[in-house]
Amino acid sequence: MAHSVTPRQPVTLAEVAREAGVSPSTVSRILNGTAQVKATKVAQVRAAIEKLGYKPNAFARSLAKGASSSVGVLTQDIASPFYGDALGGIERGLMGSGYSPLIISGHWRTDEEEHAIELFMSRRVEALIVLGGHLPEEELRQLAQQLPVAVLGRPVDLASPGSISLALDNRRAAYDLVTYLLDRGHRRIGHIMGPQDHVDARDRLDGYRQALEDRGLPFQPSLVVQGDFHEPSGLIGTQQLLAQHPDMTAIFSANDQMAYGARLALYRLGLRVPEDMSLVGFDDLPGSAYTTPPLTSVRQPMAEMGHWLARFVVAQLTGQATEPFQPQMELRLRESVATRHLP
Amino acid sequence: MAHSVTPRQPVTLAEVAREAGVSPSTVSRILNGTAQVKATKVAQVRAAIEKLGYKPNAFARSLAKGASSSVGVLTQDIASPFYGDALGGIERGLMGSGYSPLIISGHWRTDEEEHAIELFMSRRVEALIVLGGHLPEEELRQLAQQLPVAVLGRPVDLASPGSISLALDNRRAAYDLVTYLLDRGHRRIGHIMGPQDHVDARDRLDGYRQALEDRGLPFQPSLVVQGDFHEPSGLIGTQQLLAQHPDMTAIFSANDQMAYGARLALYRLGLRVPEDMSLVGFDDLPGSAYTTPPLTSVRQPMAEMGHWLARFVVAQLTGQATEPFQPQMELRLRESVATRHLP
DNA sequence: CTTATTTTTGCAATCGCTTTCAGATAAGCT
DNA sequence: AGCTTATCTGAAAGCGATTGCAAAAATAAG
Repeated sequence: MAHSVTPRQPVTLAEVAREAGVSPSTVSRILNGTAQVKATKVAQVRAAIEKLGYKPNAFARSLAKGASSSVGVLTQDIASPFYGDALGGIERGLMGSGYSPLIISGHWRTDEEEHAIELFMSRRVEALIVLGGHLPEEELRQLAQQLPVAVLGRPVDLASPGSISLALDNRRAAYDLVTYLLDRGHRRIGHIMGPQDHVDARDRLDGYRQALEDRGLPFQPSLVVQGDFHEPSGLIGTQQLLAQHPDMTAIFSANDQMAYGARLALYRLGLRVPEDMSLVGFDDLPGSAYTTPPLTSVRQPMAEMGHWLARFVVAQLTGQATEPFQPQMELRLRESVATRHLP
Repeated sequence: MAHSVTPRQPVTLAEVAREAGVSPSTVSRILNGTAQVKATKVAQVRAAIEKLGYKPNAFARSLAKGASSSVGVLTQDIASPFYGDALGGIERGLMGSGYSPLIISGHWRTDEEEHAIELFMSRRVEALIVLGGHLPEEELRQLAQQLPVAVLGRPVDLASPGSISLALDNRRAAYDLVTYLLDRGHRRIGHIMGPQDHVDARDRLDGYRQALEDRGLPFQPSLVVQGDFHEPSGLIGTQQLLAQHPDMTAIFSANDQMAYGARLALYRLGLRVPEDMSLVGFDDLPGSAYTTPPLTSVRQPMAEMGHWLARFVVAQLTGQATEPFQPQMELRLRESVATRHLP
């Protein structure tokens, strides 16, 4: 026989007060430590709370004090390892601050992002952390007018002292990475780029091109294929590249996921990495240290940045100062690149 | 010169009412469609809302109607690809239902999980979705008494019709996987197991042992090494295994991450996969289809399960029926296993 | 053009907690 | 003991919505 669920109403502060024989105000004061209360009463109230299993109603509390104690976090994909790291950092940064994160995904769609903002505002988040996305700068600026906003992964001028944007120099890192390949003797380097409408993808392509040109090498459009940041496009892109340029000696993939696809394409063709083909990626996903061979890539300190941003907004909210932070992309040189001896 | 932030107070429903020249009740009714309102007033109110940029206060609303329209989601690690998939599914399942997820991580620590529950209750979530974790069954059962609870990844008897637990048969899948290896002629199969206190890890070990015994092969403790579900332990475990059993022909890693570590260990030793050593993992992470060679593993339909669970709790909440669902582990046979010809 | 109905509205109470203000208690001094 | 000062405590007024109830307005019926 099915047990029926007991929809017993939650206990209220008033009931606790009655049980303990004091006024609601007193209970509230004990709960919040807002004022001194006689030890004997404290004991009575604590007992009553225990006995009744009282759990304060966060809504009523937020409503009464006009503060939600939460910060909105807009991510793009909750299942992505890339943003996942940042989320983990944000979580850690908020821990113990009294603020809790309200996480919503925008799935790279502007309408969903707008909707998320709507929800944040209606939930009265006290600050906002935005990971990437396509929200118009103007809108972000306007939000920054009302609450602290921290943007990760996009350089945005928020024009507000309480807000900030943290973005790494993709162009520069790509430049360094390609220069590294050039230094090791590679001359015909293919590039699998990310989606055209993605600013990071464009910046990485720019870095690639610039590195080449600074060495006096011509930029060849046929050495660049279009990808979409996912594995299959890396695999296909590699095949295309190889068909056009059998003499290519290295591939720069705009992210690690596509590099994985490239790696598999090479494996299928019987080409060894790095002996026959050098391969580098971007993002340094957790798995990249364990591919065979381990993949040379560029690490973005997502977790650290998330952590710092969380602390930043908390500091803004509590009127404290924030220690400065200068995140850097970091080349992770591993074993997927070989040295070519020039003729 | 720094622009100072305008902490303009949020607009309230009362202000909208005044602006539109109607009573607050009318505005509320328009917002919620609770009753008929003259078209002319609707227009006036909409205009006022637009003009003032009114955003309803979710707290006040929840308080007044006694419902939060949110469901709590307890995950273990927001950055984990494993749970990430499930979260994505949950998000999709909740989308458009009027409920939004409140996600909190427990980091595999019971105290943090308890704390999360505390927060959920105080935020008055209307249902709970729990992904794995260590919360005592008794506590889950008690929660199920108060609201719909859906547990993923742990078989729990919640003793309540509105609640459910979805757990796949790890033992069985491990059994099948090892049997597959046996069928292909492997006789000395090593196992890198997960943390002892993890029920999935124990089940997978059980399946391994049972498969061996059902074929009349002795279970050898020295063929099992302890891991922790992370890559490095897979690497070290493989070295240990190989030191003891140079004649081993296959390794069954209790999860894909450790299999990646094993793969690298083999690579470093110059052992080819699958020619010299077969390797299988568990979980089928997104990257496993792109390792070299692609890794044979077991897929758990995390996203689908998350999606279904979300729909299940929504159905409970709205008093609808849920279509049944029988998730299955699925062997993903790829190229990391070779056939051994028995002497 | 009344009178009976059916729609639309507004008033006021309520949701559960915080907080100001003032009265009640306790403590400190002479 | 009497008076000042410092601590505690409770009553009551919000916080920003929703909603039952009854009055007002619009519509239908006679």
